[in-house]
Amino acid sequence: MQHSNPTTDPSASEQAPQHLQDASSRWQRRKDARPEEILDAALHLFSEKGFSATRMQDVARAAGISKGTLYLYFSNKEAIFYQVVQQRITPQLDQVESMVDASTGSQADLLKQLINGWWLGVACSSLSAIPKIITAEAGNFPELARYFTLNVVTRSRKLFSRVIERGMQRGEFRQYDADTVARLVIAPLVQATIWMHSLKPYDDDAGTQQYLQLHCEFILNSLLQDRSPNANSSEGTMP
Amino acid sequence: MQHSNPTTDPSASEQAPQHLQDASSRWQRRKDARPEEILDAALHLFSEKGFSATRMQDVARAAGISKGTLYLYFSNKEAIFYQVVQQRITPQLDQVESMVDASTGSQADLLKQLINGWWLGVACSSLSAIPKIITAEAGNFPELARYFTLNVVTRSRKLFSRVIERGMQRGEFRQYDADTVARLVIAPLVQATIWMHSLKPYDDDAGTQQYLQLHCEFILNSLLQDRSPNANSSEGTMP
DNA sequence: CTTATAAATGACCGGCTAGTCATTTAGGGA
DNA sequence: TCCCTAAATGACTAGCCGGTCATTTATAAG
Repeated sequence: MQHSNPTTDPSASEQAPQHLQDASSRWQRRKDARPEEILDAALHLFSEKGFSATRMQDVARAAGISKGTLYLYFSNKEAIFYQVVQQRITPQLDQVESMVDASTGSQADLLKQLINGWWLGVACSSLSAIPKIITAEAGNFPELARYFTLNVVTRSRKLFSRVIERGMQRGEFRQYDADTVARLVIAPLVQATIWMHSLKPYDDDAGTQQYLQLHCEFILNSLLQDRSPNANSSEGTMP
Repeated sequence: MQHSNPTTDPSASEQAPQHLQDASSRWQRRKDARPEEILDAALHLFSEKGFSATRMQDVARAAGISKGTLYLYFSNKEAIFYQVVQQRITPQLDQVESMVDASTGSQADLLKQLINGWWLGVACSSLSAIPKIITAEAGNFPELARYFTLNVVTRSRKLFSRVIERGMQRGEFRQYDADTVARLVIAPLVQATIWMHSLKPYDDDAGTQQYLQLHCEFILNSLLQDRSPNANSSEGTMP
C-alpha cells in the first residue's frame, strides 16, 4: 500500500542532527547526552506519525545516531514511550498538583487557570500528540494504556474534580457530581487536541481561541451560583 | 513484539461462520451475500482492533471465506472501509437531516433529540468505533481522512449548527457563534465514544448516563434565554 | 451424467521493520 | 604515542502482512 501523506513527507531529509556538526569524525561518544536526545526525537516523531508508524530507524536518524545505538539505551520501542511519559508528563503533573494545593483564590479562577494551563502545557506543547497516540494505540499496547490511565488520566481528572468539589463545598459552585463535571470540562480539551493531530488538516477551522473561551464560559455559567449567562463579556484573559 | 491484549484474544477461535453449517461441501457459491457479510465482519473487527491492526486474514475468517475471496469483492483494504462508511453512515445522516428539516417543535427539544440520537445511533451502535478508528489512522490514510471529514464530520456539524442557528434567530437561544457551539456540543459525545474504545477498560467508570444528562443540561443552561441553572431537575427523558 | 464457467481457495511473493551482533572506532589512560 | 575498552555501527535475521494467481470445485445448463 502506498500512502501519500500531505503533512509529513517521509522522504524529506530529517533535520540535521545538530550536535557538533564538525566533520572531524564519523561519530562521538556521548553516553550521557544520548537518552535525552533520543526521547526528544521520539516524542517529536510520535507526535507526527503516531507510535506504531514511527520507525526505530527514523528515531535513530532524528537523534543523530544509528539504530543499534537505540538499543544500548532502551530495551525496546515501548520502553522509549514509557520514559517519555515518566520524564515529560509526570513532573508537570507534580507541579500543577502543588500549584492547586497552594492556591488561595476563588475556585472559578483556579478552574480557569487549570483549563488554560492544560491548554498551554499540553495542547500547545510538545506533548500535544500524546492523547491521540494513547487512544489510538491503547488496543495494541494494553500495558502502556493501563500505565498511562493510572498515572496521567486519573490523576489529572482528580485534579479538576478536587477544585470543583472544593468550589461546591464553599458554596461558590452549584451542586453537581464533581467527577462527572470534571469529565465534561476535560472532554472538549482532549477532543480538540486529538483533533489537531487527526482531522484538523481536512476541516476548515473556526478558531481555537473562541472554542476555548466559550467552553470556559459555558462551564462557569452552569457552575457559578450567581451568574446568569447574559453578559457575553470577555471572560477574563485567555492566552 | 508480543502484546497480550486483555479484551481480545487473537488465538481464540473466531465465532464460527454461521452460514449453512452443514458439512456437505467445503464451501458454497454465495456471490450476492458476500459483500454484506464482509462489511459486517470488517466493521466488527475494525471496532475491536482498529483499521491497521485488523488483518485481511481475520476479516476473511470472520466472514467465513478465504483471503483471496475478499479481493473478488473489494479491491483492497481501504475500499472496504469506504464501503462501510458509505453504506452504514451516510444513509443514517440522510435520515437525520430530513428529520431536522421536517421538525416543527422547539429547537431546544430538537437539539436534545440530536444529542440523544447521536448517542443511540453512534455510541450505542455498531458504528461506535468509527470515530476512534478515523482519528487514529488519519495520519496514515489521508485520503480516507479527507473523505470522512467531508462526508461525515462536516455534514454532522452543520446539522447541529443549523439547529442552534435557528434557535438563535427565533430568540429561543442566546447569541453565540453557532459553529463553535456546535463543536462544544459534539466534542464530549465524540470524546466519550473514543474513550469507550481506548482507555475505558482501565478507568473506573462513573456512569455514562449521568455524563450525557449533565452535558445536555449544561449546554442548555447557557443557550436558553429563560433559564437560570437552579433546578437540577430531570431534564426531560434521557434514554 | 457431462461439461463449462466462475466462485472460491491458499500457497506464495515482495516489501517492510523490530530487534541482534560481529565489527569498527573514538578517545581516555598509561 | 599506543592500547584498551566500551560506545557506536549497520548489515542481517526472523517474522509479519497486503495482495496475487494458478489451481480446485460448486453448480447450473445441456
